[in-house]
Order: sequence, then structure tokens, then C-alpha cells
Amino acid sequence: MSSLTTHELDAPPWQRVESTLMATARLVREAFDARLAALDLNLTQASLLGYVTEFGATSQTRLADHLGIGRAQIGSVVDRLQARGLVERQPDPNDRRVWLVAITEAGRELAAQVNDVDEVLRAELRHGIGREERQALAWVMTRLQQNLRSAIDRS
Amino acid sequence: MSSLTTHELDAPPWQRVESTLMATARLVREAFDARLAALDLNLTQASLLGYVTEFGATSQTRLADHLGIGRAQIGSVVDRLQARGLVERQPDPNDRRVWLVAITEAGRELAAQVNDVDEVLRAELRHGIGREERQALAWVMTRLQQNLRSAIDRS
DNA sequence: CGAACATTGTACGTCGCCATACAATATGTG
DNA sequence: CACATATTGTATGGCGACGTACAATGTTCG
Repeated sequence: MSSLTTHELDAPPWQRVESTLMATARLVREAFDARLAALDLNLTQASLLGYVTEFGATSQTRLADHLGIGRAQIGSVVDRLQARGLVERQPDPNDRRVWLVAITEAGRELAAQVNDVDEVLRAELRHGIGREERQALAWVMTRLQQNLRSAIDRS
Repeated sequence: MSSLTTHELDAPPWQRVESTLMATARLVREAFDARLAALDLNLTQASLLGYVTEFGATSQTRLADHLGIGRAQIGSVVDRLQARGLVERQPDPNDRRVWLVAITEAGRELAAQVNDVDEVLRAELRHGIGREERQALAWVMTRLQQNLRSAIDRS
């Protein structure tokens, strides 16, 4: 598949770094999803699993913020993971509105497999890209994010 | 909006450059969409408009490849732009299966406005990021795309 | 305390995209 | 030419995410 997007003389004036970035993001999701398919997880589910494994029981709103998706969507993600017995909802003793999403034993085992998959994939993705280059990439993107947020606020 | 994603001590092991990239991509779309909302266009529509303005009448399959979305989706995008009189479908004299999507006069005018919006936004996004940094970013992302494609094919 | 206000999780409708299946048409091969 | 195969655009169903509205609960402040 994918004969696309690294082309001849295209790149209209406004299809430049930004659209390269968009295309790359699409591929990131695609690559992770492809590898995680063996575990019957998508990137969002795997992220959630990883998060609660590492940081412990977490409210859905916090999860939403950290994973960068809406509170509504987190609910259904948790629903599915819960249905598979990978996480469980515990009442928060301090706030009866919130569910604390916690990892289960089965979830912990799967999360370990996710970690393996992730490490392998990350290693592949680093191929031919030096450490400083990766750091530079991260730095520029962070800066770009700041600019994007300003631009959005200014709209 | 957006109190999110530039955090304290999070970043689980597998939420690193990749997820920064994903978050940035989301913001790119959000920023462009916010600016283009004044023209009642989203990023995809604007991209299509810009493409046919610059490269002339184009088959839908080519458009799909260049914009990085599926052929099915391109159809509905064209439908809407056509309904607004911004593009038109011309039969291809050489192949009766294909529609050549061409810009209209109204479309050309709107595309010019898109260009203005785009230039302004791009200038804002460049703020604090040097030319070499942008080029480095583009290079690393291109390399990353190659690795991603290999990883996907290998899955 | 009680009344306003804020926050949490959920329900619901919408949007953009994908994957699949399909009819119409082209292209290649015997 | 006839037949298999490929390609184009479309219809359809599904998925993941969003935004809005809401009931339940918490918090603040008179």
C-alpha cells in the first residue's frame, strides 16, 4: 500500500511542513495500530492502558486531558477496556462523581506486551535518525505547538 | 480550551516524540480550521481548492493520493465544493470513467483568500523557529515517514 | 445553612475518514 | 474479437473523535 505523498513537483505553497506533519501523524497512528492489532488494541486504548499502569487509578477527566481526547470519548474507551476486564472503575472515596480507572491483573499483563511492541516499533522508527536530531525534532514541535496555541487563541 | 498536553512529569515511556507529533498534528488542523472557518472551509477543502487552482483539472483519484485521503471521501468533498460552485466536474475526454475536477471563477477567488489566510498563519507558526530548524524538522519527518512505511509494511 | 456556580461522567447527534463492495469503463492477453 | 483483469468513482456501513446538553455531585460565598 501507500504509494502516496512523497511526490514529484507538488507541494502547493501551503502544503509544506504542516502537511508533512499531518501525513506523518497519520502514519504514526497507522503504524502503531497495525502493531497493536495483534493485541486487539488501538493506539488510544493502549495509551490509556499504559497510563493507568504507570500512574495508577486515574479519573476519567484526567485521562482525557492526558491522552488529548474529550471526556465523552474517554468514557466509551473505558467501557470497552472494562468489558474486556483490562481496567476497572473504582469509586473515588473523596468524590462521588468520579470513577477512578484502575488497571486489572489482566490489563497489567497486556500492558507489558504493549510495552514490548512499543519498544520494538520505536527502535525501528529511530533508524537513521540520531539522538540529537530526535531531540531537535521534539524541541521544534514543542515550539510549534506554542505558536499553534497562540494562533488558535487569536482566531 | 486547551489547558492540555504540556505537562508536568507525565510522558509514559511510549508517549514521546510520536505523541508530541500526534498532538501537534491535531493542533495544526485545529489552527487551520479555525482560520479557514471565516471562509467556511476546512483544511481538506482548502487543500483541494488550492491544489486544483495550482495544478489545474485533476482526477479524483489523483486528488485523493495528493491530499492523503481515500477516493470515497474525495467524492463527498468535491460534492460539497461543487454545490457551492467552487469547483466543477468536467468529463475526461480520454477516459469516460473519470471526472476532472476543475476550479471555477468563484473558486479561484476563494482560493486566493485561502492563500492569504495561509500565509498569515504560516508566518505566525514560524515565530521563533529558524529556517534551518524548519528544514531539519522536515528532513527528520521525511525520514520518519520512510521508517513508518517500512514498519507498516512489515506488520 | 442555602443558593449560585463549577465539575464529573454520560447521552446524543454530527463530522470526517476508512474499508468494502459495486457498476461502469479501460486495458491487456489469448 | 472475446475474455480476464485493473481502475475510476460511488454507495454504504462503521469507527473514533467532537460539541452540546444534562443529571449528579462538589464547592463557594452570601
